[in-house]
Amino acid sequence: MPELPEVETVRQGLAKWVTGRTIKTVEVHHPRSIRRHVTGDAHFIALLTGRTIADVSRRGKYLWFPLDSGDAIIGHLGMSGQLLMQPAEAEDEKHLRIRFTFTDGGPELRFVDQRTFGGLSVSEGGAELPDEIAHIARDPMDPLFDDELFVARLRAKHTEVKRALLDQTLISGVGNIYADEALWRAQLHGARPTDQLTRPAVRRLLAHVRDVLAEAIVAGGTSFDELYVNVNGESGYFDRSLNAYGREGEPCHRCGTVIRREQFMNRSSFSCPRCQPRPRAIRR
DNA sequence: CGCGCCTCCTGTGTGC
DNA sequence: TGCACACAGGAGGCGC
Repeated sequence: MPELPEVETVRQGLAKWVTGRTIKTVEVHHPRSIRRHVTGDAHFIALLTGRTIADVSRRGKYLWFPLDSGDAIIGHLGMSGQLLMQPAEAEDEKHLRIRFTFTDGGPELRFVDQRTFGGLSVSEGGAELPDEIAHIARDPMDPLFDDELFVARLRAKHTEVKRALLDQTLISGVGNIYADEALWRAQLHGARPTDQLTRPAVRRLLAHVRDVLAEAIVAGGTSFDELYVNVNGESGYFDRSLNAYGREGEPCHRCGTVIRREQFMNRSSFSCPRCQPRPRAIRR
């Protein structure tokens, strides 16, 4: 499940492979994969054919490819998306959704996505920062991320702290896995009310978010199965370093208590019952 | 307008 | 062996 570290790994790999190359052809094999491009596949193809990719950028879990036209290709991997570089003669993947070939005849760029939660679209005039993702907050690895603004905005919310970490308009790039990992490190239960956390507690939590993301980037992202592989086709291995996520029934690496699993926001959350006690009844 | 629930999708695993 | 169903979850949309 690609979160910021996995997407950053993909970005770095793609930047080396596609920067400066000119698109020769575009094939859309599944309409759902360009559903965010509301003007349809013919327009999608027309905007991209003959264009040169200038760079590969990222904000949170979104990627975009600025083009020489001033437009940009926006990409989101969703749950199972991959952007793969493949030689033209490589057999089509079962879930190949979009193919780009280049005028230099070199490797193709393929968007492969089993569950089609991800997708590509073209943002007209969006080379600098596409309007379509302007609502996404900066991510904590961004040098312009404003720590104190984040602290203030999180404390002003009337919600639970894990929901806040997953709110991409507050802080981007954090998904279910790294939210659980950061909360474990900060010794906070995800249901703690944001408006009852102290400023220092939120700053500590942010530091843990940053640490866990940075460590995962170094490791090349997390992967639990064959669904996610980076642009070079290799799985990440940060999953060996997880302390909470997916560890139900296993001992906490800090205190030995058995890690629990709870349903939260219709998905699984993992935490240590001793290090991360549930909040008491909500006070007002 | 803030908050939180629902839905999209498909392959895998599990229980009967 | 086969069928039904739970599960994985990012993010937009919508209802309250």
